[in-house]
Amino acid sequence: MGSDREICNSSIDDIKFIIPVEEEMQDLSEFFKVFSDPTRLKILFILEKQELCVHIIAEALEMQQTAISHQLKILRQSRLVKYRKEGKHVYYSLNDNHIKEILKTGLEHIKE
Amino acid sequence: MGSDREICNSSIDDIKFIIPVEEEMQDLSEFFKVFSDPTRLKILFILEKQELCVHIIAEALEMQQTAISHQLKILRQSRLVKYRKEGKHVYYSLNDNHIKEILKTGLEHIKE
DNA sequence: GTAATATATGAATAGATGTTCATATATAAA
DNA sequence: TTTATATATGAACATCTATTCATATATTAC
Repeated sequence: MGSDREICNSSIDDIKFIIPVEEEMQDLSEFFKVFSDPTRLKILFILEKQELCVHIIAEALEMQQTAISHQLKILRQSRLVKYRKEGKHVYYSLNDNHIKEILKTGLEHIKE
Repeated sequence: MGSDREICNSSIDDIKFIIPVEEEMQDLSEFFKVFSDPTRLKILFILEKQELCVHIIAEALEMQQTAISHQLKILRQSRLVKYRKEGKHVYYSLNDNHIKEILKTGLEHIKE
């Protein structure tokens, strides 16, 4: 029972009950992963202002339509955006009010 | 000037001035990327409660010490954790109050 | 000094990710 | 029906990432 071993043993006993739940951490990391790509962030930021159809997003970000479509699929699957069809066009918009808050907090952090 | 082309042209003009700044989106995506890994999230959650040394974190999360050290390096570099040395041990703790807010908002989202 | 413990780090590897290309589907226009 | 436009999607590819392994450094104990 050396002194540093004592410190460490008591510590691990103390934190055993606050060890995070695996599934919750998996879900949370996947949630943040959606925000971890510049293209997806750009899409979210421009959709924050108004709903837009796919090719306008692609044109605005100067990227290929397929790249945008793939990213929109990820944003749809994580339910951060919704869409409505109107003729040939598909209009995308933000689906969740949490998003603005998350983006805002992140921006505040990096601007410090 | 077909009707749908009119719609789209006016749209792109409207959003030209709100197209996100590339560098800002890069920085922001890198910030969120740190939160996009379950191991790093677990580390942040247990450090939220108290400062801990490396091998205790590894033991608590049932992971190898080297894996934890590598992740702590990333957390250090993004200045989300700080550390102090005491003999053989290195004690890590959270460095930023924004972190708790970010984690809280994320958790609220996935629990809906 | 040597041995044991705590931590850090470079290299290797397997798996994940974003974009592009080719192409399919769907709607509208002619 | 044919043509053009808007969007979606699977496959391929290059890049990135998290972990492991081997090992280096540093401190303490003997």
